[in-house]
Amino acid sequence: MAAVDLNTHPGHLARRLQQAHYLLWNAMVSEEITSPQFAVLNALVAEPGLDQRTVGERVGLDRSTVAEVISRLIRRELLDKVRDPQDGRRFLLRLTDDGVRTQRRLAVRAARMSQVFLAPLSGEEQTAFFDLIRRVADAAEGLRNPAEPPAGRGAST
Amino acid sequence: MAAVDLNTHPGHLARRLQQAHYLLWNAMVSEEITSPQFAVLNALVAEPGLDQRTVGERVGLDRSTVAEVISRLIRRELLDKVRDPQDGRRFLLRLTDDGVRTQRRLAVRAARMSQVFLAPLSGEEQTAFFDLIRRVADAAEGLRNPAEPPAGRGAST
DNA sequence: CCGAAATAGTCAGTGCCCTGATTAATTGAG
DNA sequence: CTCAATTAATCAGGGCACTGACTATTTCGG
Repeated sequence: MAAVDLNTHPGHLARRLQQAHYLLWNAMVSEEITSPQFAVLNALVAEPGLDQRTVGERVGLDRSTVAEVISRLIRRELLDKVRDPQDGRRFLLRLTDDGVRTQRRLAVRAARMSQVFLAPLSGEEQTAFFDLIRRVADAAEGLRNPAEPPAGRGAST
Repeated sequence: MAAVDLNTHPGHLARRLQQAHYLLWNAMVSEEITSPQFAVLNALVAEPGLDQRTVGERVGLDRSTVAEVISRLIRRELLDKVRDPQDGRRFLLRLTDDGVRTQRRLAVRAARMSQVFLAPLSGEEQTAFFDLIRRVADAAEGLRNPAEPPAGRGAST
């Protein structure tokens, strides 16, 4: 019997975590706007006029996915897209008034949801939760892009 | 400036974690068989002859998703599906020889991948990592199915 | 036995997510 | 200046994931 216990597989856990989050987001934040869509709105509140590629970089989405998410936000009229006059390859993105209002409304709800989501953990544990996940995710991404010696400390190469 | 730091949003972290896992799985385990597909194969090694619904329960997939995953595994001839003679609603699932071999081969690679994935954490941290994620995910699922009072402690309603 | 409730699976529809190929615009080397 | 490399975005294609509506079968009350 060579079957493995899925509970020892980080991928399984990661998937379950995201499912759990999806569930709670739908129940407590919005059934219309998804979490990745909110991330895009949020990025554009912080830095209005970004282009698609950079938005993707900020929220951790590849070029194709970000294009889809953005097209949905445009369809809902939360976002506008105009050709960059300085560089005709780019589109500059900007929230509509409705987009700004939506981001504001959801930010409050998202914060509440996060509290509920993390409620089973103590304060210290919540810190550890973020720290551990971030370290694992960063390391895996690092394997992807091996380059980028962050200046100074050249670790072999 | 009402923008929020995404790094304080568990949903964002959860998504990044899964992306990281996806990446490493593709690089180190298989480009053909995905992690959810492997989970299904694995469940059927442990319990041959399960029906779709139960497989979904074991691996944490809803009925629709599990149906899709299974149909792909059947197309690849890793799996067979036969009507249950005892209960005509059900289909019984069973791995083909190729399915068994595939599960065996990938189990080894998946274990190696998990080690690499978790390498940035110490042994204790790895334990904490699993524990924290599992607790958060379980709690959120619990909110979903409010029933099942585990005996005793009736917390208000 | 019969019809209602429950259960297993399918289907349609929406959205996320990635890769590889392609198109359009810009930049940079000769 | 001109052509090649680079870059931003799109498109085609495959897979995961959920909901709600529907079909077929079984089960259970009367």
